[in-house]
Amino acid sequence: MKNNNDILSRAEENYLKEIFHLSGKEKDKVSTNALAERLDTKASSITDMLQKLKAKKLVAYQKYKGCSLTGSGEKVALHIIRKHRLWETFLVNKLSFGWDEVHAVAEELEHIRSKKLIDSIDQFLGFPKFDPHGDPIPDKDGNINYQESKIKLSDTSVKSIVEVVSVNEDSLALLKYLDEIGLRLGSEIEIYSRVPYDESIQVSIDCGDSISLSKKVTENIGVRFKSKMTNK
Amino acid sequence: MKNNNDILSRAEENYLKEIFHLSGKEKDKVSTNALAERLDTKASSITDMLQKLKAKKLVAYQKYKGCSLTGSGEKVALHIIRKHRLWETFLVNKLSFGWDEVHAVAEELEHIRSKKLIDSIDQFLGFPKFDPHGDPIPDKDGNINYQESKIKLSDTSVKSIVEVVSVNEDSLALLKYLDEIGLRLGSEIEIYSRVPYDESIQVSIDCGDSISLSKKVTENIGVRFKSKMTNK
DNA sequence: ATTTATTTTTAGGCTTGTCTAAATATTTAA
DNA sequence: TTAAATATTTAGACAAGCCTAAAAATAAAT
Ligand SMILES: [Mn+2]
Ligand SMILES: [Mn+2]
Ligand SMILES: [Mn+2]
Ligand SMILES: [Mn+2]
Repeated sequence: MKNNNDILSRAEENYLKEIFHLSGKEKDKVSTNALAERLDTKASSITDMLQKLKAKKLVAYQKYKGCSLTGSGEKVALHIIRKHRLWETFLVNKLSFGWDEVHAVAEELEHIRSKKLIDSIDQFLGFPKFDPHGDPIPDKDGNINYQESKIKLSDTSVKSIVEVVSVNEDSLALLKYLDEIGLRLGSEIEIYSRVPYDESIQVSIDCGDSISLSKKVTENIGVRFKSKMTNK
Repeated sequence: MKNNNDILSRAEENYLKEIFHLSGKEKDKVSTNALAERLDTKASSITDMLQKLKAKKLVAYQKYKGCSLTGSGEKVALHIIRKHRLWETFLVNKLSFGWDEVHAVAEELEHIRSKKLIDSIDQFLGFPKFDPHGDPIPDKDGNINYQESKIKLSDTSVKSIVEVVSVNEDSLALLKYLDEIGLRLGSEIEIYSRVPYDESIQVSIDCGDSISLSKKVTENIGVRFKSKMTNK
């Protein structure tokens, strides 16, 4: 069942995780350049590694055609993501880290190899379903709960009221900015108007003052529809 | 103050830590072969690395003369040891790991690079002074509290009563055996007699049944003298 | 349908950390 | 104090993971 070569290196784990993310819910093929950019390496390095991962049957790959995860590759990716998100949750919930301070550390912690450790952390945290950025945490069998009703704040229509359910964790600057303006998971956002030219929107956060959010911000915030504004 | 090349690799950190341990309280010079055995590598690999660490001014080293840590090398070693022991304490105190289950995981966790993380763990644990094996935990400035009165159980005299203050964490089998016979940190041991031939001793643990402990066991247990047995 | 631009792969090289085999120092024993 | 044993270092090699430069494939634009 488990042969000795499923002891994967940190680099291999990072590649698998990133292929999973770029592949998305639709399981699209992932291009060499896309991976190179996300992993901050050169395209030639990606090609090298894809050949190795293919030999280990963790990715499906054909020259010039992009790659995708195999069943076992996806299983590994989900386990790394589980560890990443549980550690982030631990840092925020137990050690009072800010949501902008956890990603870098979790990038290291996600590679710690101990089934017992991560399952204990899971239990210690009370089996959380979402991480501090609103991303779903895979369970120990790799089951993951996408929030079906989630849409981008940039895709909402004027006069609707929505609830923030996730934020893109990739940009430290974004997370700090959201902290500043008081936008967090669970915040209620009323969309007053949209400027067609730059697609910025005018909103209020948790019934606060009206504020403008740029497209660059709104496309990185996941929300769930709550209701239409009542005009009174 | 800090140049960019004090980002040390995992291997370098492990070498420094092991030199610290082998060097001991007396700061003895450490031989190439001793290091090779502990680090489970070949002597030639040790020589290579010592040359690199010397170039980085982390160890003092002269061909054929052994090595020792410099001031900054010792500082690094103490920081790794601090992390190792704090993580072990976390696993035992917060996640209910056994004292025999923590060392392997801590070998990985000790390399996580985040000042904030380890200081938060320290606080979360209430600034513990000793790890689950009774070893002192260096504070954030690298100060370490050796227990001056500690001696090996193998060096105690018959009819004395001692308290267990530490156990050698290196052998999984030893830790499991000690669990079995109910010997833990804080246990009171009465030494009844010693067999000169094999240096085994007859003892009772926490007033339990009399039991024989071999030299191999007793030389791996640290104790503190409490009193002489009263004959009644 | 060519030409041009972009993407991807190959070829060859570098560093880190390891190895084996051979050479050299040091220590121990005769 | 010389010879044998042991400890250590050097020489040369290798895998992993990355790089640059050049070649090849694919996609886009005339
Ligand atoms: Mn993250
Ligand atoms: Mn996250
Ligand atoms: Mn340990
Ligand atoms: Mn310990």
